[in-house]
Amino acid sequence: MAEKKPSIHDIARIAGVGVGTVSRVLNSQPNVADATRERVERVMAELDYRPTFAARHIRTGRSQLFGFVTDQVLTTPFAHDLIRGAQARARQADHMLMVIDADGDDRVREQAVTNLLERGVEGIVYAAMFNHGVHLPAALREVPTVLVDCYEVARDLPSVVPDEALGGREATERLLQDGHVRIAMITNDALSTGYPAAVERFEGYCQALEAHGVTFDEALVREGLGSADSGYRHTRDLLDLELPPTGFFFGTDRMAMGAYFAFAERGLRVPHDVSVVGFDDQHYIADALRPALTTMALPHAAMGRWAVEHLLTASWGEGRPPVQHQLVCPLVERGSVGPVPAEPGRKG
Amino acid sequence: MAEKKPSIHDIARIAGVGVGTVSRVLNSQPNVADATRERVERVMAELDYRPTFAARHIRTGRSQLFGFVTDQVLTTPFAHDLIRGAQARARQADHMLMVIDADGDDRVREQAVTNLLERGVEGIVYAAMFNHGVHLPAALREVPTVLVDCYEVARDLPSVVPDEALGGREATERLLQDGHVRIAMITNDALSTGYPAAVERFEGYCQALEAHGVTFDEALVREGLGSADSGYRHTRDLLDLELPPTGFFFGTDRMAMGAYFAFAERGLRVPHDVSVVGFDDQHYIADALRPALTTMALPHAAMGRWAVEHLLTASWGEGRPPVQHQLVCPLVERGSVGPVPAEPGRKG
DNA sequence: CTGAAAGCGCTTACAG
DNA sequence: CTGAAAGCGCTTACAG
Repeated sequence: MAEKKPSIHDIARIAGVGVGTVSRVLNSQPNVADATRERVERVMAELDYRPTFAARHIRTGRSQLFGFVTDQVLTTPFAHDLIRGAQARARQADHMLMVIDADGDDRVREQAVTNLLERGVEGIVYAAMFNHGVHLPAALREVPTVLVDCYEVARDLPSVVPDEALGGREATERLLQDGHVRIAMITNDALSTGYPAAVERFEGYCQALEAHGVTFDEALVREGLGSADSGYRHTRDLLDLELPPTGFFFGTDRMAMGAYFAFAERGLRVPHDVSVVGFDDQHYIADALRPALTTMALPHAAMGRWAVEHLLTASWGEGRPPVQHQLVCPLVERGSVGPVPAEPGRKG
Repeated sequence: MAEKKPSIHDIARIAGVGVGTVSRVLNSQPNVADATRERVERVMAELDYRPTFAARHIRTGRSQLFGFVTDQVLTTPFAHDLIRGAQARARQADHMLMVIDADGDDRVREQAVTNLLERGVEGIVYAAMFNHGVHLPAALREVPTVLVDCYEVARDLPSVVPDEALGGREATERLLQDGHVRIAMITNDALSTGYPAAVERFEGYCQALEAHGVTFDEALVREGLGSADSGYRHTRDLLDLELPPTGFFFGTDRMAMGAYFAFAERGLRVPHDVSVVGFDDQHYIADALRPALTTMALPHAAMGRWAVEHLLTASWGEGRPPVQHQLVCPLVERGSVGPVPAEPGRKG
């Protein structure tokens, strides 16, 4: 352990060849006699030789490194899926990921980008934890960058986000499909925020109603805050309506969870008396609820994969405007949707 | 963007100094005349110069890089806290983190370690997602390594884990403190697994009872599986006892969540009729439950921080056996524990 | 098929 | 305080 690491020169000397030859076998290049190759490989194995990547980097100018910067990660438990997807794709291309959690601190973020650039990253994926517009540091433009679950307000960088509207539409259609007509929608944030995750899921809801000839009823729409408590309160409120909804579409699984408690209080059973669809597919919640929650999955791993794929394959010169990609949110069918009850909204 | 990056030579030439001088200002070394320093800095700013870290690495032999390898991350949403804690400490020492998710695949894990070693990492933190014994690849010994939330079976590597026994004890004491005597314990896994997270939390429970002179009652102990469903079933079962428990200590928050549904079915209110303490402090669950769940927090961020601290400061020569450190699990008081009811276990 | 040499972008003694 | 030179561990033409 105290010995100095062997270098390519040590290998060359011991194997009785030039360093160029050692380099060639290291990179599995042709034009090396089998006997020579074997001899060199034997010496490398004996000395437990390991190439120093930094030296290659400096010569070839390729770091085979991507930066992965996340912001406000704390608010969601999805960071991991994102990293997993991105990393899986990067590994296929022999690249590694340098992960930095900027954690909402602008200073840290700037510093992170600087560090990444000094390390020679060949691209950066910048991931937010919910779909909204961001304004990125200028330094980021020095290297190919793609945004995940967010987009640069100027739309001058490529991005990949969930297709929120389609998700909202399919969630609503799942309810319509089982005969529900009085369907409440509780958004995951105020519509005035302009966040796609709030606004577009709501738009999808409206589209579904319209496509199925169901009249939009303002009384059934609530602007929630995403939290369980918010879901609980709005649900109580909605159940107090003269004609309460039979179907509930929540902008987050957490709100759906809160709703379960409101239903329990009223003696309402899911899905016998009321049906519910969530959004996010947070396993720990959706699987744990009784009955388990039918919900729309956010394609985090797929977004991470797409981002690295784009870094790897897109042409980064000037040209057409950067692509703003959308990925579908799959419906995850569990047990919280059933046929509309005969006597809607009352105990069955 | 097409131009070649300026190097230290370009700066030197333009500023009319030697490269050594440029290097000195780059590293804020003394022995540079103020005027010279300023001139060099001006040129660097003009050319938008950024040092190439790999060159420094190769010269100094220091990568200022730590590897962060995780295993089986999928099973928990805590990966992020771990990374955050580790990264915060690393940043203070001007180190970066290369994160690899081995995701339970041994091949990926070996490859990851090899890659990390070629990148010249100065240390590796290997994090598991629950406290258990692991058997690590030999290559890991080539560089300082510390284990987080797990330990090498041979105990030949330093590790940091939660103090499970103390956590189990304090959880139980919280219940005792409010007068509960019939306290159920539902472990988060079979005791035969030998997992500290299961075995030691249970031991803590026993210690607390004994310390308070409460007789251990086998009928109140169940070996759970960690899932919400498991919590639900065991709770129903326990409620069917002749003399049901008034206090419940669950080895996971998920099981506590399942229990809430069992309580609701029986018309039992938390904490009026029954009190419960969980383990893990999974915010998405603990905060969302009604009432919010009192639970023991796993010190993930602190473990990540400790691991990097140890990498940075421990002496890694031979010598005494590697430290096996334990960190306390803080009690997070929310609203699920109350005084023991007058008529125990019945509707109040 | 192979070796000697140059060079990537830095840092570090060594003189002055 | 400063510059010229050597060298870290590789890769890449260039000869042979």
